[in-house]
Amino acid sequence: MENKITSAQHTEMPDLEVLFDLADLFKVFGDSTRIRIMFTISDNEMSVLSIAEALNMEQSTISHQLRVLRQNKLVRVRREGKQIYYSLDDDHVKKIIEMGLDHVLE
Amino acid sequence: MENKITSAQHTEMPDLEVLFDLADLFKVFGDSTRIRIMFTISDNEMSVLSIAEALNMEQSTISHQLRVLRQNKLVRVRREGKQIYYSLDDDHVKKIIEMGLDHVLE
DNA sequence: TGAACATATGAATAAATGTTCATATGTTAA
DNA sequence: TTAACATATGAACATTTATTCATATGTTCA
Repeated sequence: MENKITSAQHTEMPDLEVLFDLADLFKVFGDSTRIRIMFTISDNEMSVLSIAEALNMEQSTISHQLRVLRQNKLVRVRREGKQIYYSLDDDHVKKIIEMGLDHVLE
Repeated sequence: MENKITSAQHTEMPDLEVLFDLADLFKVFGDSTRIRIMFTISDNEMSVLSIAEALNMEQSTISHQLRVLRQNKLVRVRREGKQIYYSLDDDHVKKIIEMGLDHVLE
């Protein structure tokens, strides 16, 4: 933080630990099932079964992957009766996906 | 593209194929060695050996990972004599990393 | 309380992935 | 051409990871 020149293209290398965290974060985005889940719940929150049906996958598979998303604070969780509703945690997540999409689609 | 309402939170689900490509792209960012390589060459282009030395890793390891970055069009390559210099392909790549950093550091 | 439903989780398995070692390919200069 | 150097690559190995099956946990309603 000692040397912050606005116009510089100089990129300070973060601590190793941060770089590991960063890689771990991207790892979460690096699975098509999780990406599909994120798109599925990007408009409205959805229950686990609804997501599984929408993607035509096993409830267990979705649940396992939702746990990964939860652990990485990428989704919000809300219980209502028997169901548990998941939604994207913030627009931050959407932005990361959009950045990636830009690169893929260009 | 037919329905672009600025305030809408509606996110069209891309084709399955695109989602796979997207996951594959993030997979590339999801490894700490590749992340470190990208940071290392984000300021100046560097030769393979220099990168290996900077990260204190085997030349072979770096070369294998550079291939992954190359295949995904994340780096530029330039040969000069015996050495081959690598640099980040565009600012796009930096932006993706920065978005991720924001999330990790918050 | 017990039945029905929704979700989470542990164990097992198959597939993907990163690193290393040995070596091939490519380049330069004598 | 040959030696020396830089980079790339194939095979092997260990590790990680996603999915499935079976079942546990938690909630509602009769």
